[in-house]
Formats: sequence, structure tokens, C-alpha cells
Amino acid sequence: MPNQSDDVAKPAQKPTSDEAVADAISLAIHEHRLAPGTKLGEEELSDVFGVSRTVVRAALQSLAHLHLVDIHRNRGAFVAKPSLRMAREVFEARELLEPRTARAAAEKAKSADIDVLKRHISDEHAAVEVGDQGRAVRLSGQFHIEIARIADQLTVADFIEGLIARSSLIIALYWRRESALCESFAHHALVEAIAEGDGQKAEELMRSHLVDLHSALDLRDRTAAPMTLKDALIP
Amino acid sequence: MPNQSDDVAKPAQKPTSDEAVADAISLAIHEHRLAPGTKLGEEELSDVFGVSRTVVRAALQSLAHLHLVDIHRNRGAFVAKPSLRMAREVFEARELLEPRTARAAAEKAKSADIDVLKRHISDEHAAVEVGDQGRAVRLSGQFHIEIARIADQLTVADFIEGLIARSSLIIALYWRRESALCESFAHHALVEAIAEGDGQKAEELMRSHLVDLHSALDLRDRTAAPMTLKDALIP
DNA sequence: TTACACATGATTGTATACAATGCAAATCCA
DNA sequence: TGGATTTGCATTGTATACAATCATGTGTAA
Repeated sequence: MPNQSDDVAKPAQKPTSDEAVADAISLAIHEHRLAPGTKLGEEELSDVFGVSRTVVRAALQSLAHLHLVDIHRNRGAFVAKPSLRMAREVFEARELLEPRTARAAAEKAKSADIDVLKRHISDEHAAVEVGDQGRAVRLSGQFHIEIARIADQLTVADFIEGLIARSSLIIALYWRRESALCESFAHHALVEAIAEGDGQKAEELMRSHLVDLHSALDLRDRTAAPMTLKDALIP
Repeated sequence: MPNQSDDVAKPAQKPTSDEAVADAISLAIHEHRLAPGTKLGEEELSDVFGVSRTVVRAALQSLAHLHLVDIHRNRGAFVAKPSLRMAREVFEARELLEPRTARAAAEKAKSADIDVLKRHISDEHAAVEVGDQGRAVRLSGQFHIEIARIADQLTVADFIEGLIARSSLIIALYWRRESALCESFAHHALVEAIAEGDGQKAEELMRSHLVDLHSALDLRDRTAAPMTLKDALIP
């Protein structure tokens, strides 16, 4: 099996070295092997990847544009640590953009697209079975990206891709384990609606799916109460 | 008057040199001094700005992320030339995002914000009077960015900022001179609605304003007809 | 004359060296 | 001992040198 799809289909085009580095770091962030706040030293990375600091810097700047890393002038790059506010905003933006995208996808999807989506779901399910949660989160995100791609609106798809990248970080920070509802079901229903070409239904399903996701995060504001050490430490 | 506003208020923070270069190029693009398709040679730019190619490259990559320049591997950077399709998509995205943003702005605006908006309008009007069309277009864009800032949703505001940057390019390419309706009026009405805190009205006004803008562009598909030189040249 | 191949020049991609900045530990003074 | 200051080190910011790649123009052969 020469071209089997372990991951999503490669766009066929050898990535430049800085893109390769950026992808590797991005993947590590998505799979939660790099925790938010981790320092990303240039020298260290250039040793790891066997390239010069020049290309590492390019990769880091690229990731900074996606809000996956924060670069502080003269202090270096760190894995981004989205604030509660940012977390909320990201999901609000997704709730604004993705339902309409799902509708468009339902109206434009070809049968080949449906197949791709179904394969995503089974991959996702497999990852959950194995217990590889990082991979599951990443595949779940790529499912959403795939829908945006099917909708065939590059501009909005770009936005969504960025939002999903950040969502992965947010999930790493704010996910509450109690509500471990397997979201494969929601994805499955979505694919059904898209396969039927039912735009209305796809839009609704996507909206409720995102609301579920949003509410599965612990985005309550915890910073207000403990203003002082005394308040925080003496009950 | 020490702190008079020729431009928008500076965010107070010395920009790094690559940001300075990026801003200068961006400004030139926004004011249509650099036409779409123009080659941006690294050596040439490093001479112009008196910096090394290193910082020029960083600036160009930054602009590429905003879709203001296209970078072709081993061939260099060029001022982006948005396709008809991209042009349509950008305005569709704006019509999706900005009306809701205008509503949020109306609900959150403080009196200081209103003042800023009004000053934007008068600056814009002044530029039109002088006949500095490039500056007028840029200020018009910054008016929209200011509204997004007032709405206080950084994530969406970022998207809008990028969309407006591209809009300027699109206007340079596809504006049809006949429909030179001065859009200051639309902006003025918007500020009124925002000042009154009338979110509903602001949303509607923004929507119709964007539709007007969109329809003032010549986004008809002209590529279909003249497939051959003969068809194009012999009437 | 046209088409193709090759050589040459110009431009970008990458690596490395040096300068500037920030952080932290050590020092000095009260 | 406490605090401010200085000094040293580690890291980032910038410049430059070299390698790789692409575009252009020339020459030769069909």
C-alpha cells in the first residue's frame, strides 16, 4: 500500500525546511507533548532539528502568526498559553464561522469528500480506542478543517484552521476530564447530514456540537476571587 | 500640539526593525504606491531601508502571512494580486464578520471611542478633499479596524484587520471609477448608530455598507470570454 | 529560422559570526 | 542583614558570507 493515509493527504509539494520545523513543533503542541508556557530556545531547536537558527527563527515566527507560540522581544519564544478570555473568544469565533461553513459543505460535498470524512472519523475512533488522546484531539480538529476545505472557501477555511490550532491548546489547558463525552457521535451525525446534502441540518448540528465542546471546557473565571495570598491561602 | 494625530494613535512600544520595514511596505501597498505584482527584491529592499536581508526577509514573511505579498520559493516576493475569487471571498467574509462586530461595538462603545471614530471620519474627509485617494482608502479601512477594536473581541478583530488589508489591494485592482460614491456618509451614519448604542441599527448599516462596497467593485468574471489572443484582439 | 542545450548572472536559501539585550547571581554599601 | 548596583553569562537580534536555485542569453545543430 504505497499511498495509504496514515494522516491527511499530503498536498504534494516538498515542504521547505522551515515549514518542516514549524510542522514538527506544531504537531508536538497539538498532541500536548509541549505544554503551554514551554520555552522554545532557538539554539536548542536548531540542535534538535539539525538546522541553523535562521530556519528555526522563521518557523517560530510562522507559528507566532498562528498564535501557537508567543514571542517576547529579546526573551524568546514560548508555547502560547491562551487566557480564559482568548479561550472564550476562540470558541465564539468558531461558533460564528463554522455552522455556516458546515452548511456550505453540505451543499457542495462530493462523494469522495464524504469518504474522506468517514475515514477521519474511523481514524479518530481508533485513536480513542488505543487511548492516544493527543492524536484523537488532533484528528478531531482535522475533521473540522476538512469540512472547511469541502466548503471551498479558502479565506474562511484559513481562519478556521487557525482557530482549531488554538483550540487544541485551549483544550490542553481547560479541558475538564469529567465530561469526557466522546464526540465521535456528533461528528458521525454531521457526516450523515452532509452526505444527505441537508445544509440546514448540518448547520444546526455543527452549532450544537460547538456549544457542547465549549461547555465541556472549564472557562469559569477563577482569577477574581483570590486577589491576595492571604485570601488564597487562609480558608 | 505635541501629540496630534496625523495617523492613528501609536500603541506605544518601539517597533522592532522588521516590523518597521513590514509597516513601511504595508503602507506603500495600502496607498497603492506599490502595484499588485510588483517584485520585492530582498537586496533592493535592504538597500532602501538600510538593514540587512535578514530583517527584510522577516518582514516579507510577515506580510505573506497577511496575504499582502506572495512568496514563491526560490523566486522571491511579489505584491499579492488577489484573484476574482479571493476578492469575492474576502468581501463575503467581511459581510459575515463585521455586521455582528458593529453591533457589539455599539453596545460597548464609550464616549472616547466615539470621538476617535469621528476624528477618523474627518481625517478621511480631508484626504478626499485633497484628492489623496490612497490615504483615503487606508483611513477608511482603519475606521473599520477601529470599530473592531471597540467591539473588544481581539480574535475577530485580528481577522477583520487582515481582511481589510486585503480589501485595499482588491480595491486597487477591481475598483470601477464610475461608482465613486463617497462612503463617508455611510461611516457617518454608522457612528451615529454606535453613539446611540443602537446595536441593531449599527449591524444593519454595516451590512448594507459592505454590500455597497462590494457592488462598487467590478467582480464580474472576465476570464471566461477571451480564451485566445485572437478573440481578445480582433473585435 | 527554430528549437534545444548549456553557460552565466542574478537572486534566494542557509549557515555562521558578531553585537545587543535581558536575566541572575555576586558584590558592595548602608 | 537588606537592598541596590554591577558584572557575567546566556540568549536573542542583526549582519555577512557561502551554497543552491532559477532566469536569461548565447551558441550550435537540425
